[in-house]
Amino acid sequence: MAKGHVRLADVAKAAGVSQGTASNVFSRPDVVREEVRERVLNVARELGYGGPDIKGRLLRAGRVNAIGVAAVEPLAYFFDDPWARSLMTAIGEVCDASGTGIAVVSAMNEERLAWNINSALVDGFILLCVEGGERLVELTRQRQLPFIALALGIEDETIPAIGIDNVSGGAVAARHLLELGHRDIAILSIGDVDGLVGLVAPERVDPEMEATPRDRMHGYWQAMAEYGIPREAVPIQGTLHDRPSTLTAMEALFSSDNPPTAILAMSDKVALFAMQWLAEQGLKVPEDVSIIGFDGVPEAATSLPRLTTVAQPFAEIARRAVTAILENALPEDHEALDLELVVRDSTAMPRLR
Amino acid sequence: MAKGHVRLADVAKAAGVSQGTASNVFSRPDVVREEVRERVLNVARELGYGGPDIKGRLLRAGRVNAIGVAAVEPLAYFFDDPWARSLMTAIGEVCDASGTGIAVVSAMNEERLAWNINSALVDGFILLCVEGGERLVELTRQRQLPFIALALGIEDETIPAIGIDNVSGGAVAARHLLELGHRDIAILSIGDVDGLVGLVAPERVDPEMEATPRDRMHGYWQAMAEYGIPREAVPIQGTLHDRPSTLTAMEALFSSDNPPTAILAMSDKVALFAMQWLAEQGLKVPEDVSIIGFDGVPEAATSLPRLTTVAQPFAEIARRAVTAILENALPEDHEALDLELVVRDSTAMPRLR
DNA sequence: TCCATATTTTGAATCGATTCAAAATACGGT
DNA sequence: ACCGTATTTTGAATCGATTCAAAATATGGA
Repeated sequence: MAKGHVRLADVAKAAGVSQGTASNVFSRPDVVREEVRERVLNVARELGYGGPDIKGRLLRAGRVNAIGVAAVEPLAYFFDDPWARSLMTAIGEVCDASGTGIAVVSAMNEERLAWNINSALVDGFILLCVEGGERLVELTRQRQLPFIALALGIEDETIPAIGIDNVSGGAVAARHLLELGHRDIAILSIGDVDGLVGLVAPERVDPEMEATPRDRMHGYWQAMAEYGIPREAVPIQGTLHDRPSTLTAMEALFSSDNPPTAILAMSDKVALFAMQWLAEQGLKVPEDVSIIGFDGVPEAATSLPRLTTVAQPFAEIARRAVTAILENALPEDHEALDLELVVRDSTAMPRLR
Repeated sequence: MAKGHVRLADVAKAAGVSQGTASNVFSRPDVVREEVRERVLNVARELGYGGPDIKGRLLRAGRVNAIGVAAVEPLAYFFDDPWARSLMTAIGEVCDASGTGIAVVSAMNEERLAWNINSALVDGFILLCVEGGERLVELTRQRQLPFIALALGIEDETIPAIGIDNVSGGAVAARHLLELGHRDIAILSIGDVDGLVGLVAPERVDPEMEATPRDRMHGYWQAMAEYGIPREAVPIQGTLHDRPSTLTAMEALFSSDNPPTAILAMSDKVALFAMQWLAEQGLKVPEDVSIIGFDGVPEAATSLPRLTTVAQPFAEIARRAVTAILENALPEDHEALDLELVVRDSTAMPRLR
């Protein structure tokens, strides 16, 4: 069998029509006379022509009908990380509806990432800026395609972004615990800076923490202040947003003289790890310890007990991001979307001592 | 600001060099004299040229450096379903290593799917044939690109595919339970055929079931036979591979006079749902009921208790699939890869009655 | 200085389609 | 039979780069 090297031009010649007509047979069949259409189609079949090559069409159209989702993470991140998956699922739903494709682009190292971003065949990018966001934005800018940043960790109004109101989200979470009567509350923070592991002093938060955890922290503190609790009274344990550092943090928290009755976790992922640790220690949630997460990933709804959390409006974020890209209508300002408290089974009144 | 409509040709003209030289400046900088290179680069910067447009390059090169992963499912499936995610993670790892991109292509309805497959900018496809596999293969064939089918439900040697040895995998699972001493074993089957929900008679398995569950079933039976247990003695409850039908199946199983002491689940997903149901009923795993899954998804390693399962060699499957596509070296035969029994905490000896 | 060789640069062809103004053909009415 | 309008078809230009043989230029040795 010969190589599949039949071009539209070949078909046109063999069928004795012009290339223009042959093109119409495939892309605008209604415009060509039935008899001719049939003939061309037959010739195409005989020649083994598989329809117009997408690459040629694309070059002409200049549009790919796909959006790229990029992160400074390995590709597996998109299918592994609960937050990323929640977002991808939501993005998938919007794209399904509009017939848009999704390309995931990623890389651990800079060089690869630059190349991947430059060679991705997409009409625009959604950037997951959890880590190395600044660099990611810079790289994407060069590509000169519409892009929109999610979870942007820096404050730069020139970057089109969709954000969430982490401050009031944090406040809502903390207020929930406080209303239940908790006063001994500990915080599990998240970040990728080595220095912020272990016990973190409050004065280090502003200078050292990235925007997302910092804002959540301020939300927590704000609610605490409403109840007259000074920030120094609330221990902060820094995690690297992974299992080992979370377990270490939990150990530190519960080996103290005055272990907390409730935990504010800055992500569901960390909260879920913490719950596993508690279960292993024989501590019951929520009877012994209450815990509230952040993000609202689906795992939080099926854990045992089901995790109370502050949910991001993933669907709305995805909808805005995708339409912004597809219609090239990037938001001018950084509007922050609201989060929603989802009360489930991991929080309750503290046990009487 | 003018639209970013600067072409390589514009830069070339403005810099006073030929288009060929301008092209070399970007794609083979070593071949052009430094002085000239600088000049061209400067002009490019002034004009706001963002480097060679990938679409033009692609048209010439004929290669996209990306593979498509397709399924007859909504896009969200890739980020939701445990099995799909395990595979995607593994595929991601292989692609990361080779600098290949991934495009996920999917659609619920035929028409959309056909269009999506035809317009995906990829060098080849990996097909997740869990559902509607036959149609998916047919559609992909027309695209005339290399493709390889995974989890193919039909026996057709002309379709390049990578399979796993479901029969011996099933036998390994069943043998594990039998060796522990279980004799009252029930099967939770999977499928997307409405008719195979609820209690399924053994004689309906061969004519009605798809290849994957059918093979697993035969594996189960084979091991049963070794222990002198006739297939009629093993109740089969059909599920639709989702939560509701699994819960229904469990209810049916445990409302009988002689509830099973162990369960063979045809997927980890179903096994995990079943475990949730058992927990809700106050039945302890593995003390009251043992359960073994199938697939080896990561969730199975972090559930409580951790799920014993028969694991697919995801990494090996991904490696073979990706290299087959990239090197256009599609396998000639349907070699079936071996599965591995992973004993964890969800299986134990049956309680003495 | 001249020639042979090495290094750069050029220009046109190519990749595979789509598009659109203009030309050709068909159709209907008188 | 003829004309005006409607429908089809044509052919060349275009999308934005890469490629490569040939031409131009530089370098070095005698």
